[in-house]
Amino acid sequence: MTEARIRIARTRAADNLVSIYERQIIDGTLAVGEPLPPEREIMQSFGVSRTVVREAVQALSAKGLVEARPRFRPVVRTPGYDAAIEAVGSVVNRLLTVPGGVRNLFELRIMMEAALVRDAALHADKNHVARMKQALADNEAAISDSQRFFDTDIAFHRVLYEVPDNPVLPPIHQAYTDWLSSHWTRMPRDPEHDHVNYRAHSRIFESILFR
Amino acid sequence: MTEARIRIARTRAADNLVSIYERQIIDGTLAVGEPLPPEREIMQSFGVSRTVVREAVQALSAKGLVEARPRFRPVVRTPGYDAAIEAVGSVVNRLLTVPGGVRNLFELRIMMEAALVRDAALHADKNHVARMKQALADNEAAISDSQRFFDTDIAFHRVLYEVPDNPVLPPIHQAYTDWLSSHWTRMPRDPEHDHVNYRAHSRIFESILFR
DNA sequence: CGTTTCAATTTGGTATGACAAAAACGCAAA
DNA sequence: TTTGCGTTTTTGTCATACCAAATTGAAACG
Repeated sequence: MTEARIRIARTRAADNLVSIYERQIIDGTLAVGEPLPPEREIMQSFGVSRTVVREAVQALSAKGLVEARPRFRPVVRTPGYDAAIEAVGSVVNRLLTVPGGVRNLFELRIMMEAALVRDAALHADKNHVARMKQALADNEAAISDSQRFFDTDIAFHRVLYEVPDNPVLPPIHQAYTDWLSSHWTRMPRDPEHDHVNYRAHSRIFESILFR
Repeated sequence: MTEARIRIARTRAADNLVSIYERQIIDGTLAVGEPLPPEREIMQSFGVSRTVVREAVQALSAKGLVEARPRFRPVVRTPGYDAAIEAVGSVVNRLLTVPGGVRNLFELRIMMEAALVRDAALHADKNHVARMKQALADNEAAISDSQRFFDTDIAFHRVLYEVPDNPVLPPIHQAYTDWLSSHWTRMPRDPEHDHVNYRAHSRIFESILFR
């Protein structure tokens, strides 16, 4: 970010292929779910070596535009915000291992969800309120069932992220749960704790309903 | 994401190299800023072909562990939150081109900054207030100087992201400005507009100061 | 003695060809 | 139609070679 503008990236052959296939995927020439052409076919149609083709495919994979399982043909994938989240997965997971890493991300989440609650209090419509009510009921019914409580807990929060009708938010919620869930396991997991959480959810719902 | 090891990814040779160098970078065997060994050296010390070495280096680069400029040796890099932001850059930039993409991200930013203002109102200390005051003064002085107003505008907002003392936030601010700046140019750029923005900043500062 | 210049050497980027193993495919049998 | 098997593709990896750019080190210069 800081230096960055100095990079006079001289022609990297693979980048051409990457940008070409980027365009083809975006404008739909390559349908989602379809595999890319075989490597040898690509190298003939573009007049490059297989080395370059493989490099380009790997780059597309890293960008989340195609999904490349080990021995299979790369498959074109929907470029959504979830793909972006996945692209940072490895970096974030590493950062979560450093001291305070989990806390930092958790605090960010708390701050954001507080903002979401305020937004919901102002803009939530009947439909959202109904779904939140349902999610809350499910959550209450799941108290003392550890796994179900966990799931309904997530579901309740998800509704919060859907209220502003901004397609960026649900993937963020997904990312939070993915990244933090493996670190939640060391939290107390008893019915008492479930009760506390449920009451917190309940208060959130009420404050949205009456404000 | 730890995307389900259900797929028994049959040994991909490059993955070994990647994990080995990952460890070496994390535990400091490879110091930050130092270049990786030459490709031919790596292939000899691990007994693999150069193809595999290059693939591994590209993977490390995609993970943000090394920075690989075209004709230069890959340089070991500190894996920070900014690396994560950079990893998603291309995907996000593509998403910003779809209808409403810029608006979605902009709304997210507004929501988050509103939350930051509330947080600052509660927790900002003398130091933060002083820096914010300074940034505000700079901003005022830059009115009608298009470029400088733009810069001081960003600087003012940056202080907001630094108040909670959460290392995740500044990179997010950086990401917002990187991603959205190219789309701001079509906004009105006259002194009148600067005045409006400055007054908004001023009100933000006051609400933090007196609440 | 420090600086600049320039040629030789390294090193990364790409091309080519080859081969084993796994996947995709087609065809025959149940 | 489904199942099973053999053939053909296709990917993963290796080895080698060549070019151009970067690095290095020595020579020339002030």
